[in-house]
Amino acid sequence: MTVETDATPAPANPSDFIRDIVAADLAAGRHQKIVTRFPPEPNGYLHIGHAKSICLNFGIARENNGTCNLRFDDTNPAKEDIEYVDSITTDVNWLIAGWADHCLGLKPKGAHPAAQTVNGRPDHYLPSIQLPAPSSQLTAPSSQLAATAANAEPFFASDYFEQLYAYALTLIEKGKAYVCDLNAEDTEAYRGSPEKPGQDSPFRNRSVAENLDLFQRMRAGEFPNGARSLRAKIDMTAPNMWLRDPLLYRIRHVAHHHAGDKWCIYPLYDYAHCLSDYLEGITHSICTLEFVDHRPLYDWVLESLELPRALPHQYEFSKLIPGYMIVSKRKLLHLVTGNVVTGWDDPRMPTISGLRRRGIPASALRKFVIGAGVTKFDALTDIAVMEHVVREELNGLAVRRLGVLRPIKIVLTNLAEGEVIECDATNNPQDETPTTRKVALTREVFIESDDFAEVPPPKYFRLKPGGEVRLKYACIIKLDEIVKDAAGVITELRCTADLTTRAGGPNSDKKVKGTIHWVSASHSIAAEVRVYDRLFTVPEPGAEEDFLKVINPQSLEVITARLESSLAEATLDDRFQFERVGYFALDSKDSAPGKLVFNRTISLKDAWTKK
RNA sequence: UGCCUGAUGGUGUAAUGGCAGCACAGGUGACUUUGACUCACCUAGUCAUGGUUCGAAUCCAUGUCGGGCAGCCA
Repeated sequence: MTVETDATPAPANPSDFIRDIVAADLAAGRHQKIVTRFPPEPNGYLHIGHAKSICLNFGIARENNGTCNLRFDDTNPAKEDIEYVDSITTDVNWLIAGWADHCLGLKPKGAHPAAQTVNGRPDHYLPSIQLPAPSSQLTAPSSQLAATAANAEPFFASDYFEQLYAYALTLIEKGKAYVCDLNAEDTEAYRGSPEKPGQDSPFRNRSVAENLDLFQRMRAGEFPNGARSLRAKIDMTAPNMWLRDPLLYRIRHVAHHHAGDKWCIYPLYDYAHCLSDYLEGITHSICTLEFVDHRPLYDWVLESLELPRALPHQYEFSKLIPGYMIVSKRKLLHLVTGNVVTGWDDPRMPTISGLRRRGIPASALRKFVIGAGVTKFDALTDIAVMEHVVREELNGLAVRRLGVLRPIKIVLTNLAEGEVIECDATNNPQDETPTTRKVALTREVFIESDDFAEVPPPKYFRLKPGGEVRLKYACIIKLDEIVKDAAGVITELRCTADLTTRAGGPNSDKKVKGTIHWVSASHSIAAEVRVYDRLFTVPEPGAEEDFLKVINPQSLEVITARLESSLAEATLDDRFQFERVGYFALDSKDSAPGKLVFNRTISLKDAWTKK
């Protein structure tokens, strides 16, 4: 006993260039506490790319005893919807549950940034509620946590509209912003192109008083959509396009799903995001590579306002693009509205809700996206890596069951009609102390049609004319006769069961090359099984000129399978391995007691049919 | 002819001037009442050319190739 030291060493925390920066900032005393944020726009469901961002931001928070705020970046009411707020909240909670839920930063219900004074200067601040740290015992103060959560909600950028407006007035007063009357088309023309400098707007040099008056009237609703905008006054000749007097506010006479009908001017991302980060006390604002060009603007807004507290800083990493998947909310929306799939949570979708419904455990998704690493390299991640971690997680989690997807009938001629032989079947051989259950062997059983070949290929270990196989957990059978109907279609296989080869029997040690799965015809249930395959036929559908042309027509096959009767009691939380077939879970939407629907999460690795 | 950013086996990712390592994929074998799992072994890499250095994937120079940027989207 004393010889065995650390039997299960804790897995090392991941290391990457962003974590290096965080560690250096901490070492230099730039922050007392690390605060990150996950800031989705509620205009679609979260997908696997977001899962990477969630695991990065929450991962950094949990490794540093910090917090990660869930914030809705809801500055464009025209594209957003409360349905997405709900789905995103659900998905985030599911992904971080039991891993980083203690780092989830929320705010008191209805709270807005509060006025405060820092070093004699006015300031506004909205810190997160501090959730209790996880107990080292398994007796977590769950009631306390629940009570905290009941009075809490995610952050919303739209809760900052009043403060953002005040900051805009400050920018105008500092001569750093102006109201522009150019329409969208002219604004674009004045902006120039990457190779060609832009030109100043004719409205660029309005007086502070006129800008103030116009901006206040924009808010008051005096002007129609698009008639005017508020712009930062930076440099129309800047080589960085985002510094050519970018828009800060636009006029949109539409109600907001969270802020109601209070506003008809809405801030744009570049203006709202950095200030939202500041108001929440974010230390590290982590986003994807396409925002690198925006970073100078992020810093410009913050620095122009001369704010009293430490400023957040933006860091960028490359997004996760798994092979054979699409990660573009716009294209995913297209699949949904075009009825290519049944919804955002269709088990073929790369959405978090789709992957969940497919049966993939949150732990597997986390392991995959964390394992992919964090770099600035545009990578296409091999989907085999994800398939590997899903199998790895499920191998430990899933209980083994017998299920025959495409049945072919066997008659064991030496068993009597109505005779039932109970066999012990192992629930999970991976368990330290595996448990067993009973399965019934009867005269008529089903086996997988793939497990029989009338004309077997070389090295075929399964059932063939005159050959023997073991029915797993039962006994060895020998094929005596193939029965066909008038059309030549095989109707049944007549075999002899050698009961002496049962576990505990005198010939239990007898070896045969093949062991196959089976179910009793009388002691089994019929159930719908949905066999999924990848949604696209090419590794990089997102790079295709028309991604709809590379959709896999065989991404879903619905079949009626025969399953061992214990599966009648399956619940949504169960994960199953149908032995020799794959991993399965009940469908959360369409399955009902008595009318079960199983989704195939993933097949077992198959080294045989590959050859 | 602009600005930003990147390049390590087939794929992804480490090595922060000092033995190019890990995972997946692929291959061979062992084990097996899952052709699964597990185990062993094997295959395979620093974009190019110069330079600095005792020593370069790493630093410098030049080049090549890739990605991003001209929404009143985020």
